[in-house]
Amino acid sequence: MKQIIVKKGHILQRKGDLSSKVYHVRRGLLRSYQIDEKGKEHIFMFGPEGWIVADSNSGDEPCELYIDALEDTTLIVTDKNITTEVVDPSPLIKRMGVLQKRILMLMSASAYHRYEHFIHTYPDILQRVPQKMIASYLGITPEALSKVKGEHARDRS
Amino acid sequence: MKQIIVKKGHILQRKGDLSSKVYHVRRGLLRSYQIDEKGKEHIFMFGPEGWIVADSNSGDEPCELYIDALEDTTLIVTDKNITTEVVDPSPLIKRMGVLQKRILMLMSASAYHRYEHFIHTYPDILQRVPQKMIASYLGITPEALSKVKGEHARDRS
DNA sequence: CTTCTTTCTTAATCTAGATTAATGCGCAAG
DNA sequence: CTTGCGCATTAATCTAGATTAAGAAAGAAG
Repeated sequence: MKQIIVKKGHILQRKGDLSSKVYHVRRGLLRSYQIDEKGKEHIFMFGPEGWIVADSNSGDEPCELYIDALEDTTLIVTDKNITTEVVDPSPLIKRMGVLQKRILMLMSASAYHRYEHFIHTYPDILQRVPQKMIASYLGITPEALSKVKGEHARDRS
Repeated sequence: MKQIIVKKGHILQRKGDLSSKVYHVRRGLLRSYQIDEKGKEHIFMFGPEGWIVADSNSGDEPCELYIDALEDTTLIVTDKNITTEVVDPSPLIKRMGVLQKRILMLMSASAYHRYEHFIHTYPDILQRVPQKMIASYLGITPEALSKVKGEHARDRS
């Protein structure tokens, strides 16, 4: 368990790496993402203060996700394999709740509703990252997000 | 920790319930699903032998998901709050890996590719549930799945 | 301040998948 | 056997969001 500081833009993990690291964010902002066959980025998760960021690959398989820093970030690095420490299940439960909600949103909600849910759930992140990353997280294009934002602003007035 | 048997069609949990039960499937098949505002079902997860099915709501909040039995099912019921037993984190890690994959598929893959991934990953479930449930799991309509199946069969010949 | 690069917006077109509707097929119940 | 209902298929339309393209705005770099 060591604490490190990474600069904005630093890549902590790439697809294919054999890392089994878990990153606990103390200050700053990480993101984990995939790059598909067409070279398009899809953000899996933002990791602001207090969050845990990791690839859920089982043990010794290569990573699926890239992880990098969107801001200068202070974090604690641990390893999944080292289970000497007692694992507190509550952050895992919370994380699963977030993933469950995300899946249900992707399956049943429109871009408009996903955006609305996002700004209510993560109002701070909205201010800290470019629109195109919000779009990537929501599973839509930046162009579509731009349109949705317009509709949303109109509805609020 | 008690073992129970439920008949096909039995509903174990409804949205809004204050249950914090965890179902470990020994034999049979469960599913968890959501019903959206328009009354449409969206299957969150199938739970065949060896799987754990539960709503990832944190502690005392009401459930989001319905859970029912698609076959006569034998299962072990435990409670999330009772942490007297030591929790084995490995099923949780595996579960998170599945959820991660699911999110990335929903964000980046076409109906065709999601179907292909499904039949390779869960070939047995394909035989055990009606097409409309596969469609619901994939996040498409039964009509769209019918078309995709046709294309897939054509490609294989 | 000026230039370069990245981000955001707007608009025109295109397409995967939704919706609607009609038909046929099991299969369980009487 | 036959009636009825849930399921699957096919086809015609429709639409949310993708793609493409082109400018405007806003940072970063010198």
